[in-house]
Amino acid sequence: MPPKVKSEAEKQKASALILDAARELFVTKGIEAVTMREIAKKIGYSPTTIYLYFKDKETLIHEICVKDFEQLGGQLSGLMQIEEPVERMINMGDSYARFALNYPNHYRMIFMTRWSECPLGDDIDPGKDGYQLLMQVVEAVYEAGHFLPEHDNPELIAQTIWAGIHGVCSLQINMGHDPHINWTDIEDRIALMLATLTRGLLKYPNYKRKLK
Amino acid sequence: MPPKVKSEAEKQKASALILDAARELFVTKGIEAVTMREIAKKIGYSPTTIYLYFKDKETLIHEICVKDFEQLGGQLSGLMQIEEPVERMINMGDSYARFALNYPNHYRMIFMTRWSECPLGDDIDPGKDGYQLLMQVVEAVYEAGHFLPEHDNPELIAQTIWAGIHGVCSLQINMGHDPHINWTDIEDRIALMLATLTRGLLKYPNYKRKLK
DNA sequence: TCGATAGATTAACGCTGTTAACTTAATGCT
DNA sequence: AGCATTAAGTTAACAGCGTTAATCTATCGA
Repeated sequence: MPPKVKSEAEKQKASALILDAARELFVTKGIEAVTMREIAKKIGYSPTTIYLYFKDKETLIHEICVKDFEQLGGQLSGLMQIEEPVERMINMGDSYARFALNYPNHYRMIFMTRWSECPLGDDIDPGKDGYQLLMQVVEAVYEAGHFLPEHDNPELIAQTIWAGIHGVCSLQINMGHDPHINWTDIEDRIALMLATLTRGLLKYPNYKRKLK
Repeated sequence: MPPKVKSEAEKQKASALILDAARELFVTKGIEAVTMREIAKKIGYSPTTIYLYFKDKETLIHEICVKDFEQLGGQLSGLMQIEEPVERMINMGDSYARFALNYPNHYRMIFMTRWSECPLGDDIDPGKDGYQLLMQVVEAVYEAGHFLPEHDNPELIAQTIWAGIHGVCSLQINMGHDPHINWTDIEDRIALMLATLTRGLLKYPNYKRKLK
């Protein structure tokens, strides 16, 4: 029962079929279940058929990453409507953390995996690039003069905020089930990190978060 | 030319030989070079000989982790002689980051890899356990009353500090070569994170680091 | 009606971690 | 001293992986 000529739309459909199967596999059964043979079995294809649509396993995974990364970007860009820059910044950190913990396997793939090449980001829609969005809001806070005067490099500030939130999330994802550590509630850890970053970076040592 | 009966010390030696070969392999050639066959070739053994000394690849790697983790612990415990608790805490964060960046492959194995079981820590000498050391110094700072009064949980504070430093280091290790991000100098990122954590957590909004 | 071709499959290669069976030299026992 | 036992190590082999090459077959254009 092999071949019938496929339209461009049908090819797209087959491609999406593979992508979704691969995504669901590692979301539900973990990254180690994502083998070419496993993906193929799931959709009733032969293992090698995947190679008609994707160069190799890495680019397949990479394409999933780009899509999910843009989903994160979409989630974050919704926050750009918050007018007060500091509140916008804090909510962005919070939203970022929520994405990481709701989709730990996605997050691990995007930010916790070493990429031999294609370092993500190249194919990302700039409007949905989470880092660019963070830069924008940090720059807004900077322009408004809310940071300590000794902090004169928005890029450095943004990277520090990113590192703080990422640290909480990645530790939770990788070691959150280690019984050797007496972990406190993850919500408390996120909240304290956000509070520490704002108090540590802003002019106002007593800044209290208003929204949410 | 096979076997001669080996004393316990000789067994230890063979075990260490395997461990060192495995460690050097992934330090120099990266984690993907660490295959049982590669390790064996390096020391002139047959691949299966390794299984006489280690149950499987995971426990072999795990044993390397424990050793290197204790090395980090030793490095950190040297700082316990600093009498002023806050300075001790800051230097501990700094020293931790230096370990992470000097031995990125070690660090990746210890803190950035998902362990199916044996979550490290079980076999660690408590005196060389980095987390315990951090807890001790955070508790000292807490007892001395240097934290903001609203922060009444030393464990939560310690985990936040850890997360902050770990975030800087793990982002650098995993994405530090991503040309898509305009990375600032890593030393600046470490310094700003330490400054932000101290200002964010301590009572004193103008605390300036003294030593080093 | 007859190639040509697109879509998919089977076979196969070299790699991996790991187990089973085998080899060989030294030891303990009688 | 001679012989079975055993410890240390090797070779062979299995199942699974990503991937490439060769093959098959139903449809399309002429």
